[in-house]
Order: sequence, then structure tokens, then C-alpha cells
Amino acid sequence: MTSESIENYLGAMYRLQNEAGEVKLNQLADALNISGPAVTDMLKRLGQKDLVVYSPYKPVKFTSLGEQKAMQVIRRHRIWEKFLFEVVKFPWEKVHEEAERLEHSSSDELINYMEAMLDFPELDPHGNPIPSINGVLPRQNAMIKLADMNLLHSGIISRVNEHSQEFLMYLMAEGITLGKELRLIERRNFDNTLTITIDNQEKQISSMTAENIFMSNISNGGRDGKITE
Amino acid sequence: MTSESIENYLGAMYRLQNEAGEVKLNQLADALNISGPAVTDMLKRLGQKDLVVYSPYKPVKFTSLGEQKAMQVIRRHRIWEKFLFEVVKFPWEKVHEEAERLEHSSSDELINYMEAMLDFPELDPHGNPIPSINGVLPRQNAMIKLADMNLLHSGIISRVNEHSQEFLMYLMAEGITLGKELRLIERRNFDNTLTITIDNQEKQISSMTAENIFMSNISNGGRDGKITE
DNA sequence: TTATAAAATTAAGTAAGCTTAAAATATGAC
DNA sequence: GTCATATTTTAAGCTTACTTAATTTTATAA
Ligand SMILES: [Mn+2]
Ligand SMILES: [Mn+2]
Ligand SMILES: [Mn+2]
Ligand SMILES: [Mn+2]
Repeated sequence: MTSESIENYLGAMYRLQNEAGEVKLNQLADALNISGPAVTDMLKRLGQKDLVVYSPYKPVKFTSLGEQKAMQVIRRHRIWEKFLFEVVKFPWEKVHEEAERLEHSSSDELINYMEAMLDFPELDPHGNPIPSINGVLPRQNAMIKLADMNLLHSGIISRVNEHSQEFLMYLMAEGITLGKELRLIERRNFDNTLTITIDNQEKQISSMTAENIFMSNISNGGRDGKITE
Repeated sequence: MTSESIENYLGAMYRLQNEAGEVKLNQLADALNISGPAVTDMLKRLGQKDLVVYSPYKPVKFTSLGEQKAMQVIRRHRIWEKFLFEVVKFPWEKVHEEAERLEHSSSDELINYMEAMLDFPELDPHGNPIPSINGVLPRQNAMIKLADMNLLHSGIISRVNEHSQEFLMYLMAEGITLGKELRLIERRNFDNTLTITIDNQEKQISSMTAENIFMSNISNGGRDGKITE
């Protein structure tokens, strides 16, 4: 009914939807690393299966059936990531890639077993929320991009929005990991490079990096614990 | 390089090779639940990839490359089965089906992680040997089919050769599980139905069932521990 | 050995999911 | 509003992995 390819389209659509609010075919092609015509082609087919609403030259939308299916793909992906990380002790930077394939090859029953074994986790190892079996997302803390944080504010690193091995290994090497506190010291004007402190060390962070790190529990100045976001 | 479909051909070929000594296209079609022409078609392609030696109207054979690849598929399958059974506590009768898909979707690195976590098991939950990372099978106890056992001999149930849920659930319901001792009491002549004792109970076993159960540590009569097979 | 049955192949066709090249449409800078 | 650019679609074609129907080859048994 839904092939591996279709599931990847649905998953990518879901992520784009979440980031950009709408899904342009171009971005889909980019995310899936395939040509534009292939995307048009597939979306027409997804339209026929009532998974998306496709009309020419317009951003594509989920039907409610499609959104449900997408949620299930996301759920399987994130439970696999959590499972590989917590149970198998597979390296943090590699679980995404592995889950990208396993998400298509496991029964719902197996996913539910793993979820129970993990005691129904709310977050995957990158800080993304895990939909329940009914497709409901757990309530999340308010978050803002590190790139958008105000000067001299601090917060907790809570999510990364890019799962490439290279990026994640860079973060680990720099000690920029989930759960740590981080304070924004300075923003260089012409290229938005940030200076931060983490573990009492100053570090420079490129704007691209800062675009992919999300912070929660923002507090102004860091003198007290007042939460402003 | 090797698609899911190709891997299933290689896996099925391996099993047939092991059971029957040679692989007829017909049997492959049967095992994979596809038509004869599809098998001919694929085997020609596998020939071009130097995975098998194909010549028309003859049983097909592995090349050494093909055998290696098949071994790796078998290895992934059996490690998954063992992992699901031991770690996830997934039901015995369902691990085969799940592994049949997962075997195509996991990196070698993940397989090796799971294998280490399981402390390098030699057998999967159905009693099949697990090839090492180098494709070497562990030494196995001598086994014979329950169907071929001599009257009044007993032995240990050590392997089942059919992994369908229906069959495995039947065995569990009857208490016929790996590791138990079983003695052959009687063989009815006209249909080879067997009478056995297991757990001090008499049971009737169809010949088809007996064809799919393998015994080790055969001892004659059961009076003493002398091993004859 | 010859008829019959079983096994395998050839032929023709299909659907999914891709590709590149060319054409159409939309966007957005001035 | 026009024009250049970016986005999307159409067109044509390819590979993989299947199907059924018809034919050929091999195996078996009287
Ligand atoms: Mn991921
Ligand atoms: Mn995927
Ligand atoms: Mn199995
Ligand atoms: Mn398989």
C-alpha cells in the first residue's frame, strides 16, 4: 500500500511542513535527493491514493489520511532512533541514518514493543517529539533557534534540526550536546557568527550551525532563573 | 548493488541448497511466491552480476561471490531473530517474519553491534547456526529429522525447519520446544504418523510436522546415555 | 521408445520510480 | 507592468521486478 519510497515522501513532507509551513516540490526534491519531475510524478500518484492534495504549480498539502500515515512514519523513525541509542548503544550521530531505513521495515507490533521497552519516551535522541500510537505529539517546551536568541540570554540546548553525521560529530567534538546550558555572548554583525559560552568556555558558532540548534528555558542575563520565553 | 529482491533470492537459494543440495527454479518460485518466468528473468540478471551461474534448464548455482552475499543475508536474518527474541522479547513465532524485512535494512555496523550485545550467539531462536562476520558457520551437533529417527530412540529437539507462525504456534501449544527431550514410541505405517513422549505425555505427530523437526543427542532406547548418532 | 507430464523459457505487457531535455508557468526586482 | 530568473510540468525514455499465455525442453513411466 505504501512503499518505502512513498513513506520517504510523506516523512520529508512532514518535516518541511513543520519547518516552512508549506511544502514546495523543489524542497521535496532537494530533501529526497531526486529530480523535480520525479517529485511531480510521485505527487500525482499520492494524490490518486488520497494521501495528498495535488494541484499544479501549488504547494502540496496532506490529506488527513496522508498526515496520519506521515505521523506513523515519523513515529517509527523516532522510536527506532531512541531504541538504537538507548538499548543498542549505537552512536548518536549514526542512529538517524539507520532509522531512515528501519522505519520502513518494521511492523507496528514491533514498534509498540520497543516503545514499551523504552517506557514510552517523549523525545528521540535529537530532541524531536515522538508521536504516540494515536499520532498525538507530546506537549513540548517552547523553543527558539539559537540563531534567534537575544544577546546575553542563556538557555538549555534541547533539539538539533539536522541529522547529518558530519554536523552531529562536529557538535559532539565541540561539547555542544543536548541538555547543556549555553549563553549567547556576542553576535558578529556582518555574518551572524555567534560567540557563546558553554561549560565555561567561549566558542564561535557559525550562523548555519546556530540555525539548526534549538534552545529552551531561555533566561535573560542568566543572573536569575526568570524565564522570558 | 543488491536490492531487497535480490537478497531474498540469495537467501532462498541458500536455504534450498542446504535442504535439497541443488536449487531448481521451480522451488525458488515457490519459496518466493512468484511466477516461474520472474525467476528465470532474475537469475539471468544475477548471472550478469556474477552472483550465480545460470545456464538454461539447469539447476542454478552460486558463484563464490554469490555465496558470500547469501551468507551475509542469512547472518543478518538470524542475528535479527536472536536479537528480537532475546532483547526485545518479541514472540518466538513472529521473529522470523520481522527479520525477513529487517535483514535488508540494517548496516553491517548495526548487525555487529547487536551480535556483540548478544555475546556472539551461535544459534538463532529456531536452532539455525549464525554465520560469523567472516561467513563461517559454527560447528553444529549432528542432527537427524524426527521423521527419520528410529523407534524407541530419544533425543533433544534442536531445530525447526519451517518458520511459519501457524506451525510454530502449534508446536508451542503442544509443548514441543527446543531443548526438550523427546522419545519416539511408534510409527504408524500407512501415513507415518508418529507417537512420541515428551514431558511424560504421549502425543501424535503428523509426518509433515516430523519432517520439520530436527533432533540431536540421539540415544537408543533411552536406558542409558549412549549416543549413537 | 514414445506419450505424457513437469519444468523452464520466450514473448508480450505492466507499474513503480527514477532520469534528462525542453516547455510552461510563477515570482519578484526594477 | 515588464523582464529575468526560479519553479514546475511535460515529454520521452530507462531499469527493476513482476504478470499471464504460449512454447520449448527435459523427465518419467508405460
Ligand atoms: Mn532522525
Ligand atoms: Mn526512510
Ligand atoms: Mn528465520
Ligand atoms: Mn527478506
